[in-house]
Formats: sequence, C-alpha cells, structure tokens
Amino acid sequence: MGSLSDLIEQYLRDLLTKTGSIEVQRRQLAQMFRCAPSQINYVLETRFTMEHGYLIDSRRGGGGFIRITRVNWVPAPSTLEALLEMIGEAISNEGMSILLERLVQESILELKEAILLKQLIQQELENFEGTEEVKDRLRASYLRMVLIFLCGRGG
Amino acid sequence: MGSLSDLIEQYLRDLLTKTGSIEVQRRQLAQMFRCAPSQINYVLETRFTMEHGYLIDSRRGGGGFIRITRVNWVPAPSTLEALLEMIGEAISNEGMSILLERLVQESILELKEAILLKQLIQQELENFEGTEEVKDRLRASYLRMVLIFLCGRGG
DNA sequence: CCTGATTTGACCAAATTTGACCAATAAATG
DNA sequence: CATTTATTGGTCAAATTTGGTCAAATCAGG
Repeated sequence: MGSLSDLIEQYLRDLLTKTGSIEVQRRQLAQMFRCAPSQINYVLETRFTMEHGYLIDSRRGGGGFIRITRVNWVPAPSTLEALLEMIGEAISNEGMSILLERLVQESILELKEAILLKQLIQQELENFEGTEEVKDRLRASYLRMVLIFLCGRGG
Repeated sequence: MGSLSDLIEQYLRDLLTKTGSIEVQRRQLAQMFRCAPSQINYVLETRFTMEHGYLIDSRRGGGGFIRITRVNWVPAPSTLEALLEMIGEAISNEGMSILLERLVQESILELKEAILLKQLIQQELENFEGTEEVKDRLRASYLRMVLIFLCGRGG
C-alpha cells in the first residue's frame, strides 16, 4: 500500500465501516493529504464505484460535499444469490478482480485464495480461443462454478 | 551457481521464508543488485512460477509493486502433476465421474464435495453450445481450475 | 564451436499525480 | 428580485512513476 491514493482510499474506507455513509469535502480532504483536489475524484472513480459497492453523490458551492454511501451488501452465507447477481452472465477480467477483492474485504475469501483463483482462471482463459464476449461469459462461468462450490461445502 | 539471478533468487527466498508473502519494487530491486529491471522478471519467470510454489501479482504506476505469495500445495507437487495428467487436455463426462470417485477414495475430496462438483460442472456445461469435443476440453478446464485451487488453498 | 541460460536495453502499457479550465451553488450586494 | 462574487466540486489531458515484453548480446558448460 504505497501510493497516496491507497492512503486516501483507506481513510475513506475506515470512516465508512463505522457509519455506512459519509460526507466529506473535496477541498478539505485534498488539503489534509496535500494533493490536488482532482486526486480525490481519481480515488473515487477507481475505488468507490458501483462495482465496488458504493454510490457517489455530491453538491457544489458553499457547504458543498461529496457523499459516499455503502450499498447494501450482506456477507452472510445466504449471499449466494447476491454473488450470482454480481457475477452475472458475463464479467470482464477487471470486473473479476474487483469482485475478488471485495470478497477478500468481506472475509469470504483470503487474499491468497483470491490471487490463486484469479491466476488460475486467467490461465485457463489464455488457452482458449474465442472472442472477448465469449471469454467474458466463460469467466463468469468459472467464477460461478468455484464460488458456489465453496459456498456449498461451507467454507 | 553464483549467477546474479541466483543471488536475487536467494534474496527473495529469504524474505519469503519469514513472511509467506512479500511486496517488492522492481526498480528498487534492480538498483540494489545493479541490474536491468527486466532481469527481475527473468528471475521470477524462471524460479518463482506456480510449479515452484509461488504466485506472482503486480501493479504498475506510482506505488507499484510486485507481490510474491508462497503456496503450500497440499498433495505433493508430484501428486498434482499426476492429477493434471489424469485430467488431460479433454475429458468426457464419464471420465470426470471416474476421476472424482478416485479422488474420493484417495481422500483428496469428500464424497459430498465430489458430488457437488460434478453437478456444478455439468450444469455449467449444459448452458454452453458447442461440439462434444469442445465440451470435453471445457470440462477438463473446469476440473483443472477447481482442483488445483483446492490443492493450493490447503485442503 | 554449439547450446541453453543469463544479461542488457529499447520500446510498451498501466496507474498515479498535477494543473488548467469549467460548472454549479450559496452568499453578498444593489 | 436580479446581479455579482465567493466557494465548492467536475473534467480532462499532460507529466510522472512504475512494471511488462521481447529480442539481441553475452556467458558458461559440454
């Protein structure tokens, strides 16, 4: 976790775990971390998207703010349906990375497992000929298969 | 023995014995050993592959890093190789059943897990259009992916 | 000398950081 | 109420900072 963006991400994440929804000021945050205000936007765009499970909402002018809301995500064993929904019919490689990261944060997977899984799926897909669209569907299929299996065996 | 690559390998190995997972910077490492950055990649590609029991994972840009994670394969690597051999490039549905039964007998899988796995793979394959030959290769791919994953996560 | 392993370097790709310019909203002013 | 000014946040592209790839050059053992 070396970059400034990582630090800002961590700061926001900490606030969010306590409250579920926060309002921050871009200017103030930028001052606090001694960076350009637009870097705050960069952090939000790369780490707090809908795929990551967050909603962004803001207002300009005096008393302006940026609100980050954690979208409902229940990490219970009964998340099988939520999991399937997140995977969907097809998923990009980046989408898979984000999903796996999220599962790590929710303690559903260990980091080591997520890395291994990602690598194995990428490896299998590399050996497959086909359009990106087909690969995206295959990727979703692999994820469904292995994640449901892990849920089904209770671990 | 005694090449620079061997030295770098030893350095990384030492770090890994302590922690099981490390993050290094390619640039810094290259400076430390006074070599071209790409030599770091060479060391990783020739000495820290998955077969060697390591996972490589990296990020570019500011604060970038290379992460090396150690994997403890639960059946010995030799057993794993045999497993891959049994799966092969392609495998029929019957072949899969036989293989899974065998893994149960060898206590690598529990019966419950084998049944679930079989069902899930069959289910995913049903949703795919293609020749039997393609399905056989896909089946092998699913099996490879999930079985290696299970071996790598430690049980 | 040949062959495979190693070393080096030129060129590529991705993630981050910064800054100039734009847009919206609130507060102050006439 | 209308206009102006101050205060925020938004966008986008260039500069910077990493790591990746690939092939030529070099080295070491047979």
